[in-house]
Amino acid sequence: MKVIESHSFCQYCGFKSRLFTHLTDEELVYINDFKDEIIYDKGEFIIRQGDPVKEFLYLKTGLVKLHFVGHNNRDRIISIARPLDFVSLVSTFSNAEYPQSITALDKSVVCSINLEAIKTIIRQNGDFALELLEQVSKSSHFVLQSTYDIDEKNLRGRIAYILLWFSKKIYHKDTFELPISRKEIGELINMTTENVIRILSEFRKDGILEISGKSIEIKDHTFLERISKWG
Amino acid sequence: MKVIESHSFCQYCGFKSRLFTHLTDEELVYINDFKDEIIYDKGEFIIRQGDPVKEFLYLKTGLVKLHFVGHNNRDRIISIARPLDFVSLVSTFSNAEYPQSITALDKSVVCSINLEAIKTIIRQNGDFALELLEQVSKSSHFVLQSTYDIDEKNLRGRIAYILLWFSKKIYHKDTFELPISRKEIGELINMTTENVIRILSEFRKDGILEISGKSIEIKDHTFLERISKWG
DNA sequence: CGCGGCTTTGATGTTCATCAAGTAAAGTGG
DNA sequence: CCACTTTACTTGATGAACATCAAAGCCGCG
Repeated sequence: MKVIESHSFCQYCGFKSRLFTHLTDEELVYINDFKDEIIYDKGEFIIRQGDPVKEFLYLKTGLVKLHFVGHNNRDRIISIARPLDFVSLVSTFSNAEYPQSITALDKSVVCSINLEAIKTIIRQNGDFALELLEQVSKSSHFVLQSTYDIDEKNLRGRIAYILLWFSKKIYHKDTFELPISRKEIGELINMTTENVIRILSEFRKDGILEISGKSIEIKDHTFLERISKWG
Repeated sequence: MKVIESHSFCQYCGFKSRLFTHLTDEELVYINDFKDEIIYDKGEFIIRQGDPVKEFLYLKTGLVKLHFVGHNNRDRIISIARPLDFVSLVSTFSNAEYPQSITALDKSVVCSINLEAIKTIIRQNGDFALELLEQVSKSSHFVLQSTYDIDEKNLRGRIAYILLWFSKKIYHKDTFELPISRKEIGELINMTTENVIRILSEFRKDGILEISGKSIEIKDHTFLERISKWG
């Protein structure tokens, strides 16, 4: 990780999400003094489960996973988040300590704003507060819904679901590099590593996928769609 | 359901949660004009999945379940909420329509405040906004955490968990009446009705519980605690 | 009184985790 | 840069946990 000595100012930030468009110029100048921009390499922890919540984090570029240590020390991945996703924030306003870790899956740039400064803005800017509320609400709904969705599917359905998700929501292509290992796929969709591999191979043998290491090419979209909805 | 012609005013409401203590007298007078108090009988829908979100709901007394229709038309219960729990609100600020139904498990009194009026208050009262954010954040964290907790347990662990939850969090006693059917227990902790029954009987035969219809008496707390943590 | 939903128990089968064992790939230190 | 270690990947065999199916009694309700 590396803190950037940034000469950029929040006012001119190209990564201002919809959230920050509600801030006045003065407010942007204000939080400018309370922000750090930090680069994380692939694999680095951004937050460790148990760390005190002292900042409001905002992913500018990259890809991260939100995960925690479950039963038997098995890691469980709650979600994978891109810039503009607020998934990482769900617990920011209700916990003194992070209940989950956040780890970079790719080189990622995070904007870290002092939490008290953000709270000050919330108190004085109602539109900002309301927008934030909507974002937090939306991301927790998304996480919860996908958790339920996934565990209603059988193992093949889960693999189909997650491949389509990567294809449609992250890479917008039929060909992509998996950003996570087989083990992590298992942690994300709740199955063992062995079965992740088995089913990927099965799909490959059936001509639904081409696989080479982390490279995936989806050959039969329709099939995956059907099986993802149970089949 | 029955709308109460209430002569009570928000200012003097004995059920004001921590949330509403942030409001000024004027604000309480303001929302007073936008509220209805409604009584629901056991079994009545308070909200149906798909209804437009037009109100901010607040449970004054009673017990409700939050549930949705999952795969194969099977109902899934997301959580059971008491007064002061904000579970029902998670989607209020991010969805045009309720993604879940809310049903009364007991005679329940709900205070329904026009959503636009609440949003007006959010915009003008920062402390209220911040508190609301914390509450929403806290309840979604709770729901998500318990969902993950539950599906890491085997079936016995789940039954133990839910019995302890009712005992400790709802009734504060070792003897209580289950507010839901065996089928609903299954929908809540993700197992079939048959297995719910089987395991309850097993616990009864082992002297851990006494059961008579919906009445439960926990005889061996320690055992349940141990098995709930996997055993 | 009869119908539908809830409850209960037993028998059967399938999906999935676990265990085992081996190969490949990737990181580490001399 | 090569030996070493660790971590990731892969396939097969086995068994256990759980769902499903079946059948019957029970209860509340119109």
